[in-house]
Amino acid sequence: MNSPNKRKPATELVSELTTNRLSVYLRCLTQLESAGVETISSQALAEQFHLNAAQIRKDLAYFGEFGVRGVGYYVKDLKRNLRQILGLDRKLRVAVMGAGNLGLALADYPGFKREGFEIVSMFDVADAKIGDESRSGVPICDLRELKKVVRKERIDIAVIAVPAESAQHVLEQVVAAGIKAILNFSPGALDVPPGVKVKNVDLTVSLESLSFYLAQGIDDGH
Amino acid sequence: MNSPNKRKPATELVSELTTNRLSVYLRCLTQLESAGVETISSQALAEQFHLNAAQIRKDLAYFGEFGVRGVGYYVKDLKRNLRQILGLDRKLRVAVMGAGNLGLALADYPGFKREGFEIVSMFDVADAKIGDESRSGVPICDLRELKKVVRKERIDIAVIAVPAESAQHVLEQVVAAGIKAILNFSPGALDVPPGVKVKNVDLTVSLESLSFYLAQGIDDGH
DNA sequence: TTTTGTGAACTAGTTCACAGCT
DNA sequence: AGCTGTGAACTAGTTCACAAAA
Repeated sequence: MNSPNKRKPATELVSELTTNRLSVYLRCLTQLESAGVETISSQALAEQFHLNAAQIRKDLAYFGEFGVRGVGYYVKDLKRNLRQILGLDRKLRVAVMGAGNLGLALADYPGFKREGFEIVSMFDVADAKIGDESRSGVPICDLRELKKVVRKERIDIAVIAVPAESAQHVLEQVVAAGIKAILNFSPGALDVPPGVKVKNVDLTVSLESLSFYLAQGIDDGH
Repeated sequence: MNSPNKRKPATELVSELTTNRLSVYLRCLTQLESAGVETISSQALAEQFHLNAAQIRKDLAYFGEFGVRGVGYYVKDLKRNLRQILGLDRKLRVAVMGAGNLGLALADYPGFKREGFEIVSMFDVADAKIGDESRSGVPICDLRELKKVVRKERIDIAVIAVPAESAQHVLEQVVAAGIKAILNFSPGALDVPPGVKVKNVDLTVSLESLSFYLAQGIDDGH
C-alpha cells in the first residue's frame, strides 16, 4: 500500500518523540547487525531494548512498510531505511559555537564522529583562542567569519555552547548565516525564528529535576 | 484549602514535564527578582517567557496555593517555595564519573555552581588521571574509592560521562554506593534498578533528530 | 503458523473557561 | 475590578487487539 519509496509528506506531522525513537531504533539495529542478527520482529526488538512493540511498528509505519509479515524486519534493510529517513545517508557538517570547556569537549566528543557527523570548526570571539584548535584538530575561527565559513564549509548544524548571556546573539548570527538546525546547551529559552529547529539541552533543568526527585521521592517520613 | 505548608504526597504523581517546568519557572523568577519585580501574574509570566498561564497555575497548584487572587504571585515568596519544592534549599553535592574531555568540562561548568550545586569530585580508572584535578580544582579520585568517598563527602547526585561500553558498569557502582539520582550522558538505555532516578542526555539522539528535520522539513514552500 | 500494519481504546498532558476569592 | 485555582473539554501520545499478509 505504502511502499518504502513513497514517503508521506511528513512536514512536521511526525512528533519529536517519534524522531528521537527512530534514532534509538537505529542504534539498536546497529548493535544487532554487528551481533550478526539478520531479521528481528518488533516483539523481539522491544524485549531486548525495553521498548514497546506496537510503538515501534507505528513509528516505522509513518514512513513506509518496512516489515515482512510472519518474519519481521530485515536488520540491514531497516537500518538503511532509517538512515535515509533521518538524513544520515550523507555526512552532516557541524560547527560548535564557543570554544570554552564545554565547546572544546563537544568538538572532540567521539560519539558524533562515530555516528557520521563531521565537526568542521569552532567559533569564538576571544582573540587568544582564534587560530588555535581543539585536541583532535578542530580549528577555532573568528565569529565574524561565520557567514563565510558556513558557506565555504557547507555547515548544516550548529551547536551552541556559549555563556547564557551571549546565546541569543549567537543564535541570531547562526541563523543569519543560513543554518536551520541548532543544538543549544545554553540555559533559558531562545527566541527562534520560524523555519529553524532548535533542540535544547538544559543541564540546570535536568539537575534540578533530579533534585526534586531526591527531595520528594525518597521518604515522606524518613 | 491546601496551604503552602501541607504538600501533597507527590510520590511520582507529578510528571517529569512538570518538574522540568518548575525549574524553568524558578529561573524566570530569579530574572524577575533581579529586575526588581515584586509580584507577577501567571498571565504576565506566560507572556514574558513564552509559557502558558493556565499551565503555570496548574503546575504550581500541585504543591499548594501560592498565589493571591486579584494580585498574582509574590516573586520572592514563590521563588523560595519553588526552591524548597525542588529540594534546592540545601547545597546538593555532585560527583562526575569519568575524567575525559566531557567529564572535565561538566565538572567546571559554571552553570551548576551558579544554581547551587557543588561538584565535589570526579572518578576515573586511569592511574595517570587519579590524583590530578580539573582546572577549577575538582579532584579526580580512584573509582575503587567510590563508596568511601560518596559516604564521606555525602554525595547526592552522579553525572555519568564515561564511554558507552563502561556506562552500565559505572551505573551499578554508583547505585551500590547509595546514590539515587543520576544524570547520564552515555548513549543507549541503561538498566536502572527501582528507587533510582536516571535522566538521560543523549547527544547522538539529539543530533540525529535535528538531521531528520533537515532531511524532511526544510522547504516551507519558497 | 508468525508477525505486520492499523483502527479503536485508552492514558497523559494541555488549554479553556469560569466560579470564587481578594 | 483582577487573578487564582480547578473541573471540563480538548489534544497528543501510547497501547491494545485483530484482520490481513507471508
